[in-house]
Amino acid sequence: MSKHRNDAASTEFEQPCPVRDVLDRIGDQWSLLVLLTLQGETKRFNVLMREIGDISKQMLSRTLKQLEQDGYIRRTVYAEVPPRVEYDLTDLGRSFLEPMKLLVAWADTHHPAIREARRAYSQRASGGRREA
Amino acid sequence: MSKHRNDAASTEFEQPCPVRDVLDRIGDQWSLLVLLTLQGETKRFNVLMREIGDISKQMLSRTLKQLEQDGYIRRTVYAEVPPRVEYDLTDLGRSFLEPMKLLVAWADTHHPAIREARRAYSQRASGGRREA
DNA sequence: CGGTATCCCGTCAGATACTG
DNA sequence: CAGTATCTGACGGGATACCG
Repeated sequence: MSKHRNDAASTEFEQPCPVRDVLDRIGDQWSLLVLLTLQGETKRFNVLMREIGDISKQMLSRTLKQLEQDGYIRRTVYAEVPPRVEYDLTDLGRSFLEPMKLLVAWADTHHPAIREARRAYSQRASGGRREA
Repeated sequence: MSKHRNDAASTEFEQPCPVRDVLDRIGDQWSLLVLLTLQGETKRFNVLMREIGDISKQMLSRTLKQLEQDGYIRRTVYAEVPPRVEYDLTDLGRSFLEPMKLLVAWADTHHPAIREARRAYSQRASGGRREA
């Protein structure tokens, strides 16, 4: 999604296509998972690391910075002896999760159908291809 | 989104995480745009090319094949003199677009807020960083 | 017309090491 | 604890050329 020129008007969206601008960022490897993990609770960097499990420090750091830039989350630094940094969702972030959670639910519901479609497709491929 | 191991159980989703499995595929450069372009109308390969505008033959071909594999679209080949191939949405494809269109609408609505967040962030960066 | 095959390069993400 | 810096390999996607 990231290369489609945002500066050129595509056929159906004018100017810097908002959909791309938004989905390019959130559609990456980790953004959605981080937002989902922050739902309902403020969390520290290392807690996020542990809960997500297989994300590297670098990617978590980058992802958090981008989400903060775009206004989805807020970063709070406490000037303490061992540094403490907490992250939580902003109103924009929570707002975003509403339609997003519908999509997540759709994915959950229809995942079997997609698996089945893939199975059927590979079957068809080994047989002969239909025509109209 | 594509590298997070689907085979390992992450903290909040079990087994091959459906959300990743679905969003990894449609979260690419072109899938969503192709689905959106096919809304309400069956279209031929070259029509899609022209309407999308800046997609290459190869990427359109790949994208269509993936979408067909996953059951979002149907491909119909007419055995005619100049070959004719038409694509249209399946029920699954139309079903998918429902939550997706809510997300698209969200992006449209909140795009200004995000632009503003980015602007504010870069302002803050040049000044001094706040702490709590 | 509707593709596939090949080449090639830019970006992205992991590993590792270092810092305030 | 919470990051940043650097290096590197993998991969996505464009350009081009060819095929049924």
